Amino acid sequence: MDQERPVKLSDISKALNLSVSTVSRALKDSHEIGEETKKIVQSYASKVNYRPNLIAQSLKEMNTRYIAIIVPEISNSFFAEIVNGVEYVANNQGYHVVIYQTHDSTEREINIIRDVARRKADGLLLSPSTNQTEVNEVMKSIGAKLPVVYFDRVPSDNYCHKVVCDNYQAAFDATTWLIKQGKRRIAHMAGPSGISISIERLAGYSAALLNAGISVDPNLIRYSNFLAGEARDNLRELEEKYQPDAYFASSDRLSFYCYEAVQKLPEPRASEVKIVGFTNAPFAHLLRPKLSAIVQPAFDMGKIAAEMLLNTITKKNKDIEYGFIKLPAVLKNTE
Amino acid sequence: MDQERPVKLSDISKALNLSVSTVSRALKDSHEIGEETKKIVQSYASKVNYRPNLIAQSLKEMNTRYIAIIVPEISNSFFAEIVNGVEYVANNQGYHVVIYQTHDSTEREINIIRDVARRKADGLLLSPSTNQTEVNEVMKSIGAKLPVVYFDRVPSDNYCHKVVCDNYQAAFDATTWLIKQGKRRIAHMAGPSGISISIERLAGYSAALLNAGISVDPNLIRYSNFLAGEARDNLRELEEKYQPDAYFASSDRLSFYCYEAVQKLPEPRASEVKIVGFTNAPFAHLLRPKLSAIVQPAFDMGKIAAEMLLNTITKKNKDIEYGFIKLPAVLKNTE
DNA sequence: ATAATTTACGCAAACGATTGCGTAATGTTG
DNA sequence: CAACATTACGCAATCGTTTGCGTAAATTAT
Repeated sequence: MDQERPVKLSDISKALNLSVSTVSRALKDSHEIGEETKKIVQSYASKVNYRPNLIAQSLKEMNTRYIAIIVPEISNSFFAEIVNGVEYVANNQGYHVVIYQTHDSTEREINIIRDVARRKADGLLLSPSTNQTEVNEVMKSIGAKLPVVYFDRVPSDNYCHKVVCDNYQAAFDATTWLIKQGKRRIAHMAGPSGISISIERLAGYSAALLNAGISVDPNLIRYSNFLAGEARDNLRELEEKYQPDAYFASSDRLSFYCYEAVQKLPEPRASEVKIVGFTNAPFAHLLRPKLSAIVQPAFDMGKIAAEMLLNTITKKNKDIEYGFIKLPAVLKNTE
Repeated sequence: MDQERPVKLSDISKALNLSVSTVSRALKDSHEIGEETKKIVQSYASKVNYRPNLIAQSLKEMNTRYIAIIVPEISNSFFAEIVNGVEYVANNQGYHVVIYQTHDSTEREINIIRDVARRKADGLLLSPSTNQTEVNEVMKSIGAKLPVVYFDRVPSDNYCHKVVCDNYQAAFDATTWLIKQGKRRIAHMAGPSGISISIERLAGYSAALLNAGISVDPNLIRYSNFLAGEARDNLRELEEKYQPDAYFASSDRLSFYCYEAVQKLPEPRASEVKIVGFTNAPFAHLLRPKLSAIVQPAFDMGKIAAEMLLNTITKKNKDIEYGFIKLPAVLKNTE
């Protein structure tokens, strides 16, 4: 029914016998236009529901007033909270936020980054699924000056903006807590090797063990990608061969896979094996027996990352001062 | 360092002493351009990392090749799965998907819908937080032909596309199951009154009670918005005054609030009170005692909604045939 | 009264890509 | 060899806005 095409400036200008430029200026309340004319134009525009075409505006202005955030998985509460923090800051500064997810697929990630660049987002917040050299290549190849702030998983070099939590310290604290619970054979379910968070968390775990005089057993360290199969295989093998008395899980998903596996064990092991894992899931505290949680300040991470990004967007001419923010995580559900 | 502005067609045309139109056609392998010239242009373009400006392309072509999906909350697994289904279909057809969340705020929702329209998304998938008449007004006022498919929460009229699950039947089954467990004082934690899912689920709940010869007690029916406070107040009052022996929760959040409240009760009530709730959370089955779950076919809902949307986008000239798809939900974790 | 300034508007270029049309240089046909 | 078709490219308009500049009329200053 309403096949009416959107009304544009020239429609208004024709209807009112004015030039397009006058209409444009009148709508933005320019002082160059007479009060009388402004009233007429503005009231007519609102009568016919005029909405400026942002595509045309963006082309002219060379900016789009939105930023993109790319996360591995939106359903992951950690990333969802980060997005919330980003939205909080960006919306306050008049920017929209569009969300993309990669499902930890390199192909999708590259595809999305390219798209974001070609659609001229004003900036990008990125937690790369992909290994860092590949991301670097992509970022070079997009052939555009796209401001980027990395968060959570970040490149190792210092010529970029990044926001992380103190993964080393969090892993150290978590492992130390398990040791204090009397655990000795602590398995580490790690994420993909090679990305920053895996490396730092492994380091914290190892340091805590050594600090307590426990040697690091490579058999108890398992890397898993983000597919359920690999993690479950690792868990089964650990249980069959090594029977750890505790698990330290490096991500949301791994925490729950661990929990699931332990829950299925015969008693008394099921209630003796302790698990501590990185998770921001809001209902983790409902689990019995407890899942101890390393909770990251995700909302704040999002806020800070967005602030850094918007800063570099607005003062684009100024010389770039790369920021590197590290926030503390806290250990919860330790009864 | 890399302050290089993006290379455009005219840069290539100057460098190669060709016209812009020739370069444009060469890059899309037009038969009007000589093989020799095409090779030169294409290799030069890839050498200098030419990427077409999608803003300019969109302005010319009058489409953007992306669709938007607006959900209340991305961290809600139900919506996250829907998004996944949408992405699956859309990406296969060459469309990008951008995700927005409203946090159940009418203001944000309207703001986002307006933005989506002005940025000329090719289509919109919408699960409105807002009451339906308000959404209608907004949709009228955007002054554009924006194809829309509603899902989950849908308008009641028949002149729109919608995809839902069979809320009535699911609520009926869930309530009936609780009755078969011997429960009689079944409280219903409902979402905001007035939206489609609340109405249908309440109807299914009531029908099941009546069907079993149990009268519907209005005191046991509580509407909550999406803020934790309201739900918790309702739960406290229910527990103080009426001590229900079961809860039927109408959404993901409400399910977990119920669970949390029941878990805190003194034994034996804590393990006697049964809860069944709508949730697609992948870890719901880990809870002990069990949280019985009404699981919606979210991924399929997303796929179908995306297919409907892309259909109406591509065959936009054809006369519109409004679709209304209803999928079954299943009851799980009933041991 | 004349010059200088201000007011209020219109013209046209620009953002970067696409495409209908025109045309010179070739190639084909009778 | 003349008439015609084809090939291979360039010109310029277009998508919807914005904005620098130009200018007539109205106002102010000298």
